[in-house]
Amino acid sequence: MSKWYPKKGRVILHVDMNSFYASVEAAYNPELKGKALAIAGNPEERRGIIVTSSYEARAKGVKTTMPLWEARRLCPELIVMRPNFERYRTASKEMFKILSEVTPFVQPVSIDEGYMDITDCEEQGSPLQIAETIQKRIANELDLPSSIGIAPNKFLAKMASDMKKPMGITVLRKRDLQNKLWPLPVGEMYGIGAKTAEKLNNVQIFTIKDLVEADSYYLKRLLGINGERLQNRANGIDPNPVDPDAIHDFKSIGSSETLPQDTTDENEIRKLFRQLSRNVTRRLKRKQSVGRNVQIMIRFFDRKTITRSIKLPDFIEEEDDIFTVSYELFEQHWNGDPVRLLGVTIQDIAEKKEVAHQLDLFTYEKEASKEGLYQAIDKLTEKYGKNPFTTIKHTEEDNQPRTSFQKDFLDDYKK
DNA sequence: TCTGGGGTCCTAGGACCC
DNA sequence: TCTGGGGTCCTAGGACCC
Repeated sequence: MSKWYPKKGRVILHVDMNSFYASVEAAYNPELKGKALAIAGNPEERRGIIVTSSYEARAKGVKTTMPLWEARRLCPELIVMRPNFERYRTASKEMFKILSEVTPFVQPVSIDEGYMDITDCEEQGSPLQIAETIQKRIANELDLPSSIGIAPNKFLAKMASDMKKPMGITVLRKRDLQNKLWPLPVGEMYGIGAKTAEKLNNVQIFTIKDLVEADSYYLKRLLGINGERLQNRANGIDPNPVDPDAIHDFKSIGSSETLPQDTTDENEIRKLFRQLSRNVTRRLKRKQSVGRNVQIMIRFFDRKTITRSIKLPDFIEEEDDIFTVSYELFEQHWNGDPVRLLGVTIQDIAEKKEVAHQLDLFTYEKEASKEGLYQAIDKLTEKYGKNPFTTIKHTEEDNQPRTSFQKDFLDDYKK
């Protein structure tokens, strides 16, 4: 290979469903089409908020996260529905099925959006043709509107899909940045929320162009490592690949709920912890996983929110265990103030079969004599160049391998 | 009688180890 | 008696996204 070939750029699509929940309801019941429709949690409760709304409702000023009473005030004819998550999950699956018929390199990021790497799909047409086909199929087969961004990386594809809604397709190439991306206010950039936007505005950075031109050391001091990343993105640089497996290594499962009224009633609180633990357990078991860290969240009457967590010596999965640990955490840390919301989350999750593998290794070691184990570790330390167990004591509690390197090491030792 | 519920990632300090 | 620096783990909080 003496000839120099230009490195082939990637072609990434970001497919974003438009007002997904409301659109699914309208597809399900066409009478809703063209009407101001909102999906809201707990329409009967005072604390219900707008989750999604149709474009007709948005035209009247209805916005996501707006309290329901406010939305009704702005739009008296608003049709309000509770969410039908089963329905949305079904529609989502069918949507992703259409995407996966184009390429296996599909990364779902939420129920209604995903990235695709179509770099090697030339035989199916140009990127624009592929996007049009996908959008038409989703519209014809599922009766749902979508927007698609086409770009050389995930960040730009995401920004592009946002530029034309609903039913838009936007191409955002490097040479388009100056005209299409840089004029936007920094707050519209993916990854910049209210707080960061305010910080940037305070130092006279208002547009994405201002961000591009800002001094990078100064930005780093202001925003930490994120400053560097944001500036790279503003320059159209995002090295993150489309990762179809990302969906499988989930990190936590949680359930939380706002009480109908603030309460100090321990019976009611215990009941809610029981319910939250049940929700978490059900989803944990559905994923055939176990967890080793339990976190609770307490939001008080004044919205002050604290989290408390504990790392356990063993993986757990049973409702009773999760309940016991979470309620104990609550009792340890509750100051008696009225409680508005409670949450239970399990973290440090592993698949059950992985844990079984670790237990096998542990059993094996227990059988080995201590002296033999130390000899083996010396020998293998020499081979690998480091001892992976420097901070792990050879006690029952601590002897489980925690990294893939430790696993390999022990696999080798087993021979 | 405003402001849900599901997540991910990053930061930062203290404990502890080498 | 007084001292460094690197690294990991644990915990709590915060920013952000849909």
